[in-house]
Amino acid sequence: MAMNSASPAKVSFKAQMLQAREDAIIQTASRLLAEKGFEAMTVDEVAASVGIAKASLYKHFSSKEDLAAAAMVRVMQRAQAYLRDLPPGAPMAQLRTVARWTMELKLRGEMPSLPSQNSTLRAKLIADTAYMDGLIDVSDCLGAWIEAAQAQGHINADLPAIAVLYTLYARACDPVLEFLKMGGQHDEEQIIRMVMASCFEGLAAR
Amino acid sequence: MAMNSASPAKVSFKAQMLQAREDAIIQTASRLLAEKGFEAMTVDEVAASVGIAKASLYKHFSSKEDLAAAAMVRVMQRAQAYLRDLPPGAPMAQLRTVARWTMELKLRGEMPSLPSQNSTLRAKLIADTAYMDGLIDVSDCLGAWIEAAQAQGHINADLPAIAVLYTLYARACDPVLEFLKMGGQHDEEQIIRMVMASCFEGLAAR
DNA sequence: GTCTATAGGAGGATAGAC
DNA sequence: GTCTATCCTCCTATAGAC
Repeated sequence: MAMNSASPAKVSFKAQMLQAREDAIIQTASRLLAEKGFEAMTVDEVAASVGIAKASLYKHFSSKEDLAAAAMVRVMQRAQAYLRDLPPGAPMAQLRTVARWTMELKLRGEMPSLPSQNSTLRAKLIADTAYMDGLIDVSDCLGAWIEAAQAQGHINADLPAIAVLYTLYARACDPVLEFLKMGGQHDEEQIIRMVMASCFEGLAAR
Repeated sequence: MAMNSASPAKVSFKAQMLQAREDAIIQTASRLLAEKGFEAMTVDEVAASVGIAKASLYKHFSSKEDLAAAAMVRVMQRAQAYLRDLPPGAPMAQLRTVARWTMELKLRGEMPSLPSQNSTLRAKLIADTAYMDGLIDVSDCLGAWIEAAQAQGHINADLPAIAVLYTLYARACDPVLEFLKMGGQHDEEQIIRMVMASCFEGLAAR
């Protein structure tokens, strides 16, 4: 294991290079997915933006859908990791923290939002176990916090937990964020504060 | 004007037929736009659904974008008419009524939501005076109600009116509505009540 | 203005050399 | 695995007869 370690090291290095390229592809796809959506994004564009030939991209991902799905899986894994590493806290505080984090991602253009519309990508993702496992994992975590926060009287207990969950998910693709950003009247911190307030405290005065 | 009225009547009838066909095209486009979005909708599909040849459709609208823009203009005009005919009432009540109406349209699949993403359609609409005039008209009306409701202490006065306006507009493309509908656990009235509650009262308990 | 038929082009995917 | 070059399908848009 000592003398013939050169070869394994070389292979590992090569594999790392491949992995790095694949990461670059996914990251670029993720960005374009966030910018223009699945239908408007072209594979040519992704390849050009990464700086490789389209055929090379197709060695990594067998279809445009696979590529997009990989990007979505990555976001989901990122969310899982974020939740796992989140310092303990009160359920309501955790939910607020996660909502804010989600909006920050969206504002930075790092949130490839799944088209709400009918899309072939949708079916692909539902059939993707990596994505679905991640989604269920995240939903379980958030769902537990939601129910705890409701039990503690911090979240409106009249709302079904599933409605609260979806409302939080929807913050990841909230057009209000980009509209306010386009307006240019407020910085990102102000925008997030406003949307956080309307989400948790509501539009009606308290 | 009495004797030669046959000819004008004939022309008017012909024009009515044309108008009716154009209405059918726009309505179909509107529905497909709501279902699949601009990019995924095809002109073949619209023509087939209306029951005419694609070339005939292109006699009415010179491009796919024009067609989609016409559908968006129609929705905007519908909103203008709705606001114009709304019985008078307290500003806060008006806002709630309009929000509910918007969600009902969305749930019925009659709300062709403008893609939030970068789209050629976006530029087209911004350049379309009919659309922009309608948008400004609607925004002025809602904006006045928002400020009045804030002055009366019914809407959170810490939120800029523009943020409240955008939040209301966003109800027209809220994915929470369709997610809850897909879940099948609640009827449309319940769904609307839940989203209305989370929008106005917020997720946090009161 | 409506049709059938087709041009024209974009974009997803592949062949085959290296 | 990466490239260049190419295929092929789908979709927007138009030509031309009626």
